[in-house]
Amino acid sequence: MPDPVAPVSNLGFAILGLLARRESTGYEVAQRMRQPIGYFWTARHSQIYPELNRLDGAGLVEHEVIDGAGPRPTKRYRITTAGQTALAAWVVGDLEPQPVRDLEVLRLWSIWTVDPDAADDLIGRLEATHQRILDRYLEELAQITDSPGGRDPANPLFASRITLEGGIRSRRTALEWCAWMRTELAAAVR
Amino acid sequence: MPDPVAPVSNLGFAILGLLARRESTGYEVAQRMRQPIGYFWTARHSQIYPELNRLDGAGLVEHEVIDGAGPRPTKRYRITTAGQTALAAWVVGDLEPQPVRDLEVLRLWSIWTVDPDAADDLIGRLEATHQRILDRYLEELAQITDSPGGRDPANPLFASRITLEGGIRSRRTALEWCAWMRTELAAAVR
DNA sequence: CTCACCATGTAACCCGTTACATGATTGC
DNA sequence: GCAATCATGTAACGGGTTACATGGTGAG
Repeated sequence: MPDPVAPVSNLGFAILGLLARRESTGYEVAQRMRQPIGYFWTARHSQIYPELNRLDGAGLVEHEVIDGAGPRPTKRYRITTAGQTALAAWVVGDLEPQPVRDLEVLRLWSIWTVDPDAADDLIGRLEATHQRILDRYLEELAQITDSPGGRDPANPLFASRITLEGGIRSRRTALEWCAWMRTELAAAVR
Repeated sequence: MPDPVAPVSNLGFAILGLLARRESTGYEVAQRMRQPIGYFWTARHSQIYPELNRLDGAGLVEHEVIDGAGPRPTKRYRITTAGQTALAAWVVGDLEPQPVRDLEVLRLWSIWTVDPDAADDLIGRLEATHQRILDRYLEELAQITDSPGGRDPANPLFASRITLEGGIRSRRTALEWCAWMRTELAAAVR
């Protein structure tokens, strides 16, 4: 029987969430995780393959060997009932507040050491990257809102929709904040 | 002479930013970094002491041994001119977009696997933690806005003020998003 | 007497990125 | 022929957390 005290990492729950939506080969899991799933999580294949093996050993996923192109056997993974239970328990489990770590803000915290022109330029570049990401989110949301499942809380599209909405709101807020910072800089230069 | 190609880590720039504001012992740096500096970066002493030694070796900080209570010599660190130059160059340097990684959103992405009551409860707990952090930010901002340096872009308080403002805006947005998610859940249950 | 604080350091471990490794098939 | 895609894995390394280690001073 599988190890009952096997601790599952956050990456493990990310993968379980992915397989709960639809079964996949390890390769497909890696493809789906290259672009942020839930718009807030990424991983590479070098992390995913070992984690899939751990989840398999813990009985949270199971696999079936299928025909494939690789030199090693191709495996199709599926979440087990135990995996679904563990995932649901984690979702509603205790939240300890995670330490925030944001490189952009760390830079801004030392922005007083550069002259206002360079500061304004930096904030302009920040704005541009936020805008690009916002545009991408808006496109993705447009595709989801068309389908009816997005209104049903038991449908994965519902969760995709609300996390995407969170991303959109936070990027919009970041853009407003950038504009505000520029006026603060300009007000002082005068 | 110091190694000219020594790469400085993000932690290194966080420490330089701290020492650019005021000189400190390693212990004091660790104290100041326990609560997020710039409201978006933390570190422990076990990371800080080795990094201070690296910065010292690279000539970006210098130290003076002073009287102190520890079993080893107590050192007071100060940023050097080279350190100030390196810090300012990093602030305005290229930004590669950092991959987002948010545990809260990763959970929400799998919220469709639990029943709406548990989902509502989870979001309620999210709201509470955001609210607590927002309250703390607002208190800190109240202390800064009183002092006049906050209006001068060359004053460290200016940078503290704008990063704090960013934190406040993002927490307020998160709270609005939580409230919105609850209405979306309620709309579907009906 | 014990606890908290000052003060600096090291070691083990986890998580993530980059790079190395293998090998078949399909399109240019 | 060469690159891209499918397909799975390992190894080296960097950053971060937790825990171990040392020892003096002052407060309760």
